[in-house]
Amino acid sequence: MIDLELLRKEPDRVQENLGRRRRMEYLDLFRSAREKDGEWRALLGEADGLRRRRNLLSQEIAKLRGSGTPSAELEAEARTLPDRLKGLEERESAVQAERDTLLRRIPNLLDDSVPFGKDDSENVVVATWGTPTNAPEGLGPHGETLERLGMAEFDRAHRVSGAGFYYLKGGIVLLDLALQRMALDLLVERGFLPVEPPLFLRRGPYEDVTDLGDFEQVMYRIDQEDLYLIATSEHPLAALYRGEILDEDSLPIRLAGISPCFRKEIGGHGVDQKGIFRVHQFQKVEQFVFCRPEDSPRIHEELRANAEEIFRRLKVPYRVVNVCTGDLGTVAAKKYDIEAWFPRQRAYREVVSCSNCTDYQARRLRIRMGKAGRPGKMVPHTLNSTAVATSRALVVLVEQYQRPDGSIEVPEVLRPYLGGRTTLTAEARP
RNA sequence: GCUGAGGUAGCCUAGCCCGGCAAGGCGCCAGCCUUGAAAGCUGGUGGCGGUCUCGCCACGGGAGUUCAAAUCUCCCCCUCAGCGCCA
Repeated sequence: MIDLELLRKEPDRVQENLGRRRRMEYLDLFRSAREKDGEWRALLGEADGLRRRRNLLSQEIAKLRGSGTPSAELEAEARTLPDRLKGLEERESAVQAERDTLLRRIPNLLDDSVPFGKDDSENVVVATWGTPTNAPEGLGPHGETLERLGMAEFDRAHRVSGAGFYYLKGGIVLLDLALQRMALDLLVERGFLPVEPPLFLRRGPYEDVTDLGDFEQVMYRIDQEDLYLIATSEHPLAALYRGEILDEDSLPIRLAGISPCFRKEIGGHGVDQKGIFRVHQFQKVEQFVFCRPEDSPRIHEELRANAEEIFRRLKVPYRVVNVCTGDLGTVAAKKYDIEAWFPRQRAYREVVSCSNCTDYQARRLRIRMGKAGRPGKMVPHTLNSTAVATSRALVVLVEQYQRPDGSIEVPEVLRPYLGGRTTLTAEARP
């Protein structure tokens, strides 16, 4: 949620920034929210006046009664107040609710360095690493490769759970765990605290960490329960300190979430439908940080560097894009995507999303920072970034590390996690 | 799932029976004192609004009774404990 103070005090700045998203809808929201706010303040003043009168009268009555003096006249006036107040209070809270609903739909302010553009085709490449290579002759889709190696069951998974689900078996499972552990170890080395979060959140907290559209588009809900399966550990990590005041001396707080992620993602599918590139469930190690406002740009670069380091250690070529205005969601002020090179697809595809949400997410969660007892609480900034999502990363590895004989080489950096194994060969057992 | 207890400021507690301006402690911040620190003393320490030495709101949430509700009545939510079940 955007800062209401800012809306009041620097409307021109807010309007200019929202304008960069080139969507009239946002400017309309901005204008309506300002209007409603003015209306609300007028109503509040009026209601406060009546409440003040009520308090005065009731004190006076108490005093008179205490001294045995009749107070019928005052009581008569006091009796007229509740009726007058009722209508006013109803309007006041209704207008406030309308204002807040509008406010919640206004996106975060964009960082100055976000490039202008209409969609993902206009994201700006800011870095590349490694040299893209093409897939060896005859390399099939990764799903078929995994099936051939006896490391995945897609048809059976689809029968029991539906499209978008999978069984992984054998070496690829060990590779999956190795990836997660390697990423986690790197983050722990760099000061992150590993966290296994709840995999379900209640609706209330969930509404504070993401935008409403996600509830229809991506989240799974538990039938008959007020519980939603998390779409990423970012969400429970962000909600961890909901409603609390963080001691500013404890910042920055660096968390490394590890969890499965569940997503409906109703929408189009790309190439390689059979497989694990786009699925309803995957494992992810996530970076999440609470920090002082002035530190967030620096930490945003830090998170990006951590994610890049993981792909460098895997020797996977990639590029980093600065996501443009038209492709940026409502919560982030700035976002980098890391796109790994997929040899068979001969394309860079998103494997990491690294966002600075500034104070937008923390304000919705009512998280503040400061010293308990000292006035002048501030809203901390939050940032999140994939470290590694193993579904996507495994696809890259299967494509890039496949040998002519069909086996898969274990990237050097992962071998210690596989007891020194250098190669994954076809599983002999069913 | 059953039974019981509970939800008051960053934390801990009193007030609830019997309605009348939310009390105290801890922590934290500032000042005084001190060579420095601790201790001690003084003040501050929820949210909103405004014509800023003012007002309103706030005791889990909502509704009701009343001139007046933390307090009385009703509904709901959440947490904890014990029991049951359980990797």
